[in-house]
Order: sequence, then C-alpha cells, then structure tokens
Amino acid sequence: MYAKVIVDVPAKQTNRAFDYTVPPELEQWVDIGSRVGVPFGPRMIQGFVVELHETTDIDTAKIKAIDKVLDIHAPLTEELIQLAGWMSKKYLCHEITALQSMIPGALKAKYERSVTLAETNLVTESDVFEPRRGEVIRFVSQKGSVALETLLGRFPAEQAIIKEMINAGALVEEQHIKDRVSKKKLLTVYPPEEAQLRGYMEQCTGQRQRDVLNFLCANPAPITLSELTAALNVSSGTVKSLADKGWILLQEADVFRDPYASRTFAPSDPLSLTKEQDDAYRQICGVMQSRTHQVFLLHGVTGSGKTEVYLQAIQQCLELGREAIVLVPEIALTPQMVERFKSRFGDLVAVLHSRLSDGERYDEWRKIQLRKVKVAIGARSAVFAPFTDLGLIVIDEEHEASYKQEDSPKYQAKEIAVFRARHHQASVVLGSATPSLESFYYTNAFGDPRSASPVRLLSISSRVEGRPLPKVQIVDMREQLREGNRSIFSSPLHKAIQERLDRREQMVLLLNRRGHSTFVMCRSCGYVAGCPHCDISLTYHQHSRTVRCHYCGYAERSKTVCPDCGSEHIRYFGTGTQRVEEELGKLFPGIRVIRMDMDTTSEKGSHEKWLNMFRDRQADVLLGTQMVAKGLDFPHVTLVGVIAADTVLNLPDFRSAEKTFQLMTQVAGRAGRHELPGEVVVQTYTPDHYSIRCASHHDYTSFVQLELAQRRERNYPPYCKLILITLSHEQVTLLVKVGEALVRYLKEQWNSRYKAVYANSPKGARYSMEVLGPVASPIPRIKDRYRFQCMVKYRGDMGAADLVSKAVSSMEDMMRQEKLQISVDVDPQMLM
DNA sequence: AGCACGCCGACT
DNA sequence: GTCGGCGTGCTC
Repeated sequence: MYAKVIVDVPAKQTNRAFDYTVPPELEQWVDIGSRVGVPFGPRMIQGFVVELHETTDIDTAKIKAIDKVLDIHAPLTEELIQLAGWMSKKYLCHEITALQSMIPGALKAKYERSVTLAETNLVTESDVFEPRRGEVIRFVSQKGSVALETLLGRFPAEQAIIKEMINAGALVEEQHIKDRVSKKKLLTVYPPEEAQLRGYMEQCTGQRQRDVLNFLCANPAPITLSELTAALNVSSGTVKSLADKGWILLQEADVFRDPYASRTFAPSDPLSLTKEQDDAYRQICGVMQSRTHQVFLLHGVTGSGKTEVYLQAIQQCLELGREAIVLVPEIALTPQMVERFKSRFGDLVAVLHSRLSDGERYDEWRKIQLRKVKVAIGARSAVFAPFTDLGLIVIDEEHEASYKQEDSPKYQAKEIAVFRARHHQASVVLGSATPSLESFYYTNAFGDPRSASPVRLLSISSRVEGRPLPKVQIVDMREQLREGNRSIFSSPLHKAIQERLDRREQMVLLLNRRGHSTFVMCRSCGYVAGCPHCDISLTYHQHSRTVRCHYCGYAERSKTVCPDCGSEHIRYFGTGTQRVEEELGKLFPGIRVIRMDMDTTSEKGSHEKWLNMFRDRQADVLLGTQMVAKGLDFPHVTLVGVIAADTVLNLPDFRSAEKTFQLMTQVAGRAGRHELPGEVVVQTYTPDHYSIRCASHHDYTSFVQLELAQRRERNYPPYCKLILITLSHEQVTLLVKVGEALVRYLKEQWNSRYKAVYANSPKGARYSMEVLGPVASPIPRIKDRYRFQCMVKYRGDMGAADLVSKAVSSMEDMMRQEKLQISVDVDPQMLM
C-alpha cells in the first residue's frame, strides 16, 4: 500500500504530497489523517497521510517507507484533510500549515537529535586517550544518550571533533520526533474498604496520618496525591508513609487534566422560552431533524436570551445523537459562559481556550477525539474539533473580528464552520445583537439574489421578561470644552457616577483605546482630518508632520489650525486606562476601581479573579478596554459609561463605523439586565455620526441601511471582496519597485485574460477588479523591515486568489534573491 | 526549511 | 594544491 503524505516543511517546493510505502506491519495503524514519521532527504520528519492507494506513479526506486505511526488514533479525519486542502487554496497557505492549525500545539513535532556511544570496536584508542575526545566520550557514556544540542553546548570548542567522531562512527547520531507534551500521569491514592480504614485508624499514632485516614473514610473514591495534600494541608510525606505501611495504595494513573476538576457545576434545566426564542429554536430544530445544511443568523438584542436558544438547540442536537461546536470570542469565554454550558451538559463538554496550558488543551482535545464529549466550546480554533457527526455549529457574537486568524493560515472561522456544516449536512447558527454587515447582507431578509442558499434570518427583538433596553444619553464633548470642562469626565457622566456611588450600585466604564494610531481632531468642532478619496480618517505621522491615508496613499501636511472652524485646539488622541483610574481616584475619593486591560489580565486566572471580585461587589467600578464590553452579566450594574466613543470611529478602517456601532450597542447591553433599570452615558466629539446615533436608539436596521449605502458608494465589502498583499523588506526602494511590478502584473493579467473572459459571460457586468497601491502599511516598519501593501478589490467569483497566487509566484526570483517577504490575506479583517 | 552538491578566493 | 564561502536544487 502507498500513502500520500504532506510533510512538515512549510515551503513552496514541498507544498504537495509525497508518496511512501506503508510497511505491512503498519498497515492496520495507518489511516487517512494519521500523523507519521517519514524519512525526507537526509532527515526524519513528521507528516500527515492524506490519501491511501494500491499503486503509485513514482519510480519505486525512489520511494521510501513510512518509519512510524505517531498516534494510535489518527488525529485528523478525512473531512478535516479535505478541509485543509480547501484552506490552502482559499487562503493561500501551505497545506501543512492548515493541517497543523487543526491539531493542538502539543502534537506539533519537536525534532530532537541525540548521540550515544558506539560499540566499543568503533571507538579507537585515540578517541579515548586524546584528552578532548576522551572527555566527550566520558560525558556521553555517563549520560547514555545526550541531545546533540546539549553536547555541542557543553563542548563548544570541540564541535569539529564531535562531528568527526560522528562521521567515524564513534558516536551514533539518532533522530527522534517527539511530542511536546506527554500524557500526564498523576500519583493517585487508592483507599481500601472503610472497615479496614477504621482498623488502621485505631493503630495509627500520628495525628496527620489520622487526618488523612479520616478524610478517606468520608471520601472513599480514589483521589490524586496533590488534591489530597491540598485539601488537608498535609505533606506528601505523610501520605507516602501510609503507603509504605501498605494501608493505602499509591500508584501512577493515566489521567485527563481537567482544568475545571476542582469546580462543581450545579445542574441547570432549560428555561422556558419567549415566543420569539421558541420560534428561532423550532426553526433550527426543524432543519437539524431533516438533516440538511442551513446557515442561520440569529439576530437578538442584548439580553434577549440567545444563549438559552443555543443551549436548547444543542440539547436537541445531542438527542438526535449528533455533536455540536460552540465558538465564542476569546474575551467572552468567561467563567460565566463556561459555567452555563457545564451545568447544562455536565461532562459532555470540552472547553478549549488560550489560557489552558499545552497539556490541558491537549487533554480537552483528546476528550473530543476519543468520543468522551459531545460538545466543544472554545475560541476560533475549536471550529476544528475532530467530531465525526456534527449536527450544529454555533458562533456567538459572530460579528467579532477575532474569528479571523491574523497569522497563517489566515482563515475565517465562520467560513470553516460553513464548510464543515455542509459536509455533515449540519446547521450553523451565527448569533449576535449586532450582526456583521456581511452576514446580514446575505440573509433572506435582505434578499441578495446572488446567493443560492441564503442565510435564514431569525430575530429576537425584545429582552427576556420584557425588560427595557437601557436609556442612552449622548454627551457632546465639544460642548463640555466650551463650558470649560477639560476633564476626562463630562458633567453628566460625573453626576451619574456620583449617583451610583451614593446608591451603592455598580458601573462599567469603557475606554476603548486601540492600537497606537493617533488621529487628528479639533477639540472645538470635532473636525477630523479625513481622506478625500477614501472617506476614512487620516493617520498622523510625527516624523514627517503629515497626515496620511493608508488605503490610497494620499498625504497632506498636518494642520495647526482647524480648516473647519479656525480653532487652534487641534489635538491628537490617545488616553490610557491608567490615567482614567487616577482621575477617578482624584474626583471620587475612596472609589473602588478594578482596572482590566492587557496589563492587569495577563496572568493566568486573573481575568476570572477580577470579575469575581466585581461580582462580589468588592469594587464600584469595572474600568477596562473592550474586554468589559462582552457577555458580562452583573445584576447590580446600572450605569455604563463610554469615555470616548470616537476612538474606534477614527481608526483608518472602512469598518470603523460598524465597529463603533457594535461596541456601543454591546457595552450598553451590560446595563439593566436584571431588576434594576440601566443607564448608558456615551461621551463623544461626533454626536451626530449615524453609528453613535443609531446605537443610542438601539436601531440596528437604520444603521445597516446607512452603512450599506456608504459601502456601496465606496465599493467596500459586502459589495466587493478584498485581498490584502503585504510586502516586507529592509529597503524601501526595493519594496516600491516590487510592489509596483506586482500591481502591474495583476492589472495586466486582469486586462489581458480575465476581463475578456468574464466580460463575455452573461454575468459579465458583475465581474470587476481593481488594484490599489502599493502604499506604506499602517505599521510601516516592524523589526527593521519596511512594509508596503497592495489591495485587490474584486467582484464576482473569478479566482482572484488564484491570480494573486500567480502574481506572487512571478515575484519569486526577487523573493529569493532579496529576501523579500510577501504575505497574502484573503478577506482581511484588519487592514494593518 | 534543511542539507548536499558544486564552483571560486586565502592559506599550508 | 586544500579548506571553506554560500548560490542552486532536491527531498517520495
């Protein structure tokens, strides 16, 4: 039998399958999706089996055999192998990169080379008696086997000698493929029968040992040594001496690391659904029962109980004997969220998130692989959970940018979900209070004629228990300035904070400072320098004293006087959470603030700790960046304050209005979710902007109409698709040269080949392509490399990715000679 | 990506 | 006449 193997060498020339023979003794272990060790050139590397055949086209003299199979159960399924092939074409990545992204990091190969001492007859006398050689030999023989790296590190001056000894055969070099994490084994205490325990207790003299025996009487189940010592605050020595007497059994057990092992989750029952919830639930169930593929967009206002719809739909999915995946943005993967799923589905849930260690994550993944769980909940990469009978994939907060992976493979988890659901004849539920324009555009409600199988829209327009949406007050910060208030806090927000303090209620303050981009704004009239060609704000560049557009390259000298009102109050923006915290302390002495941002939540578990403190009302204010805007649900929060709504709005991104609307709506939804009514105060310099106005009225529909009109006019998604090509090199001049050549190539190809073909097709008018750039990237230099980008905007499915791929290949000579790097992002989320 | 093969300058 | 620089090309 022959296997086609994708090898672990992410390079263009090796981005194809290589044929290997499957030795008869390995045949029963080799499957499509198996991870194997194969000889490749002079070394041994890892690969994935993607096809199995009885014959091969390759010269049999060249073919080598698979060396070993690395797992008992293939870590990938045939479906996921197909998906990887599709991803490599769609997102222009190496197939191995796509495959690697589907398995936990713990299974990523670690290559190690080690040396051992050869049989004595190959070790010559000069090896032993020459002092330097002798020392190396003694070192190796003492250790038995030494990693080559360790040996070279230990004897840096003897590198040549070591190589020579390897060549002469005195030292034997071996190569291993090692997993990063081994299966965890834990010392576990197995207590005897209770009667026996009681007998031992009478003989026992030591107080600590008696404590242990007592505990085991009350808790007769096996328990790990570490849990036992932690529970009783005794040393492991105490327990070991009991084991030495033979009273208890202490043994290593192969266990799953369960990050939630120490927590208990009270079981919860389904809540009763409102009419709208029930309608959505029934439609999803109907499709699941008919075993057809359908994408739903569940548009439910904040607090409308979307999660309960997910939970009950998943329940139905499990009852049909099928499996479910739930994707949540990383920052929303809070203990609160996990708890809801754990308490509804208990041990049937695996949780995958970034705070897990490699080992913990591997164990959660293995529960899925070994069919121990039926539901996987996690961030983006959980979409690859190796289930074999998927019925439902839920994507919560579907508008979130974090579903797009920013490094290779630059996949969009929503698209992966649809691919998988189509394969399994399963449903996808995209849920959000503020659906992305793209998702909404493709719904049946919008009636896009292009889409053969439109997304079915499900709406929930009211909150559970008929609770009202919070009242939103917009504060015009320009007026505040005119009134002489230069503080971070406007007088209405100041007053609102004081009221909550007096009433002992809680509040959430959002400061959305993203990135370092500074935009220029007039503090008197709110004027922001914008690009005349792209309708996005210009970015201030201090070194050249100019403002520039990152889309088309437009630049102008930055002004010291506002062109609109003549004021000199021109500033550029950027306020940190720390400053707000200080200011709060000054204005409200004794105020208790929890600050949540990158600095305070980097430690493992700190996120949970802060939120628990806030829930226990140990603080009045939760102050933070976007992470406070999502999914939190605290009954005593009655005020949400947005310090500066404009920060997102003025980012140089065509989605900035959409993101502002989403953020405003989401954060407003944190208030008044329970009995106490909520209030929202939004501070802004652009109170008339439609994204802020619509958010304040909770008016999604109007926002979508206004924003879509903008997108159509400017030709941005969903009216076209984008491919972003980023080039980087140490020299700017070369970058410009190659960038221009690339753009020329794309335009020529389009004009000479594609355009003619598509213009003659009946849908010809729908096909178009334009190429912008090259212009400097918003982050023009990273690690001493300059970055330039080109943007391809196209309409119609005419293989634009393929064309870009060809264009990049045509630049290959330069890439090799000049160490030029080209990165391609299909459907970019961030245009940085 | 590695690693080997292969063809031109400074040393015994 | 040899050691070694890294340019080019292959890996089933």
